[in-house]
Amino acid sequence: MCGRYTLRTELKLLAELYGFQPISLPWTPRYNIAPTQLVAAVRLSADASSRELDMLRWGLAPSWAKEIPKGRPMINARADTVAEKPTFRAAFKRRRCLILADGFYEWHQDEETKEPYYIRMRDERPFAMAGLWEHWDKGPQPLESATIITTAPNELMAKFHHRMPVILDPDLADVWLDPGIEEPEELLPLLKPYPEEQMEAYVVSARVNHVKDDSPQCIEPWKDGKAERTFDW
DNA sequence: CCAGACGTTGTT
DNA sequence: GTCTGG
DNA sequence: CCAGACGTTGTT
DNA sequence: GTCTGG
Repeated sequence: MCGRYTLRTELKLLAELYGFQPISLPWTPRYNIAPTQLVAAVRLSADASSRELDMLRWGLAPSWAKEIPKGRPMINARADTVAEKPTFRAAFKRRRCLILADGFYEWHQDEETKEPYYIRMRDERPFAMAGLWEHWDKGPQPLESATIITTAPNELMAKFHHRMPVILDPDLADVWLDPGIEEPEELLPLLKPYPEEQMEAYVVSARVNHVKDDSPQCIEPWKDGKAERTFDW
């Protein structure tokens, strides 16, 4: 779940909304961010005085790993076990981040079909997903990587999956980034399903299936004959 | 003591 | 089927 | 997450 | 690195 998403909001607007220091980096709207690619992550500066935006590899590589894990990257971490699992525990305590997005894709599967849907906020605002990051230094090239935390789905998301990404409103995001907080009892309550009333889902074309297709058409409502389908079923 | 795993999703 | 690449 | 490859020897 | 299994 949550294995593809979008970030097409202007960098300047993201900086205003999430309060990170202005930076200049190559910025293009993304309509199809896939595992192993770079994700935009908000972290606190070393002295915790300000927020910074960095691009991290999606798929967490534990610091102790001899090699960057091949095969299925660790793109998600379960909220219910993240405080205990050796792979995530240390990052959960000290290396939390916000992964910025403005929509994501889920595939709805039945007997015959598997159709991608685009899920976003009804007001189309960007949002922050709860993430963890890690620094890996066991090879010639050091790597900073990240993973997105998942939780139980709200009713809308349950139509697709039994998990959904943790989305943090600004107040909770502040807590999530606070380096003074390390106790699971304080952090785990943040990792709840997001209110479904604020979200919407509509079917899109199969373009998104192809990682190389990073075009605006990925999020265009897909017309099935006449009516575009949303969730009225 | 050392060796080997360390994850999620979905599927069985 | 399973693994790798994006 | 999905798509695409999945192999060797020998020759160019 | 840390935990589990043997």
